[in-house]
Amino acid sequence: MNYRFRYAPSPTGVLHVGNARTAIFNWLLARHYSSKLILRIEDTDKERSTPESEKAIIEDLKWLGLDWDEGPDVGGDCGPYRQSQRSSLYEEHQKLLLEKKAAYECFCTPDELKKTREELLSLGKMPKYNGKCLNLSPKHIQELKDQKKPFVIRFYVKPGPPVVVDDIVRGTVKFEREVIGDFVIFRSDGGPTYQLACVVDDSLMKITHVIRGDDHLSNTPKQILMNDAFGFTSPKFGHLPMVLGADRKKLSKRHGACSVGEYKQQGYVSSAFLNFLVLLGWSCETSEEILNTERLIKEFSEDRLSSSPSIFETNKLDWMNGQYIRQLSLEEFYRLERPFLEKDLALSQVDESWLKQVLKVLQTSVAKLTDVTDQLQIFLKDKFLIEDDVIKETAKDLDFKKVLIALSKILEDNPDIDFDDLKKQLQNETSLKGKKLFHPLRYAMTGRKNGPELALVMPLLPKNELKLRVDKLLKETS
RNA sequence: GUCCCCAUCGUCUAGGCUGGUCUAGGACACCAGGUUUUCAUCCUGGUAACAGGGGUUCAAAUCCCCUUGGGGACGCCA
Repeated sequence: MNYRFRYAPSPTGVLHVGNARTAIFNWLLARHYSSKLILRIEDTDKERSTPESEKAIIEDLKWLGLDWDEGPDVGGDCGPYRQSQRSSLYEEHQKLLLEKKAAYECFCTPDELKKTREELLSLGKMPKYNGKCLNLSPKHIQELKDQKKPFVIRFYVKPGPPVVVDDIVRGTVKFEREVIGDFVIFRSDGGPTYQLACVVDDSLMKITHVIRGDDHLSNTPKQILMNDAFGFTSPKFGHLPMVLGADRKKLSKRHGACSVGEYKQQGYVSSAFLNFLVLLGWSCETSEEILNTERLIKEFSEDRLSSSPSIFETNKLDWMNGQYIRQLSLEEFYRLERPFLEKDLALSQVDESWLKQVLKVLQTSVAKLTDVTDQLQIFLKDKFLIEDDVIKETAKDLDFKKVLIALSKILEDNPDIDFDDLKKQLQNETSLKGKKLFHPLRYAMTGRKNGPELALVMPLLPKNELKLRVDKLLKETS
């Protein structure tokens, strides 16, 4: 299929979860239909756009495993792909609109605009532009220009039948023209606004499908009107429901982590994160939930998109991340863990095969990549810590003490004893079993109440370390 | 305020368009049991929802209307 989808972020910050989902849906659609995905940088807001932000967004998109066929970093036939580099194109189109009387100069000052806005609001009407400058004579316009009065260019929304948006996810949505004010398409500094740049670019870049957030739905009639004025065919539109926080408000920093980068740092696997995000507003026909990228591309389709907003919550994400971690090969797991381990471990000083054995043990239980760095403390001599709860519980239980004393003795007599023999001897000498036997053993060995299987932990501990730990716990609880 | 969108378990959702097979299914979380002489994984089971009201119909989660609630837009932001 020769469809052309696009993802058009504005580089004014990091990649947010909701925007990431929009990007993913566009990518999935493009790949599903063997079509093209275009990345366009919407940096018409000179104040807020930064190159760093563009770089960060691209990096996050790549982390998610997305790629694109045309864009500022990969080029393409419809470039440049940054709106800041397309000024002449917008200016040409401005002239076209002015000539067709589909746009006009507006000399109203921000103060005037604010005043009429407030008046309309107090009357209970939609605060749209009142059209004051619509019928300025050419002579008057020239005079004002000669006086160097600042002006903007507005699009003229002519009276007419309602504008109908035939939306891929919402169906037919009608907008009366009366509620659409004449909107600004060029600022007083001569730069285009989003409305104009978006329409011109979507057309020039031959975009066939505009899949974007719900917050753009009410921009759509404006864009259709502009397309009509230019004589362009409007692309198909699809408006995705918002991603909300736990309080049902638009997801933001107040809700905690809301950017892709933060989840990367927290130790989520990108494929799991992508899988999870896809399920926010889309479901597979087979009702499967764990779907790798290949399956996702195969199964994804626009007609299973939901139209109601979803709340971004992490408990299922955690579970899913754990599932993905368990599916990883040991090599892959090690590769993903490296950046996290490097933070507090000099990897060059650590025996790689030992580390891999530790990872193998931990892989069966952790939910996040960062959980490993935490659990790793169990295996390291100088990071070992005894939890307060462990001390408390051991101190109040005489049987626990009994086990520890026996344990210390066994290890003293036979420092090289293996786990099976240790277990047997311990049971013989204390006549205890089950939790009474294993809990104190676990507490001494790991310093924690939770952790991996003891039989697997013991052989990976430094030599003579267990004896030291037993004695330490004994000392701290006496 | 006005316009637009949305409304199924706590959360993600199936079902809705094409009304009956829905005493509403799955997943996460939670709870209980099991496996593991410990922890986790894992397995089994359980609690839990069609926002409210009217209508259409033999029959409504499904279609229509109203109310309520939520969201978005109304910018020389995108």
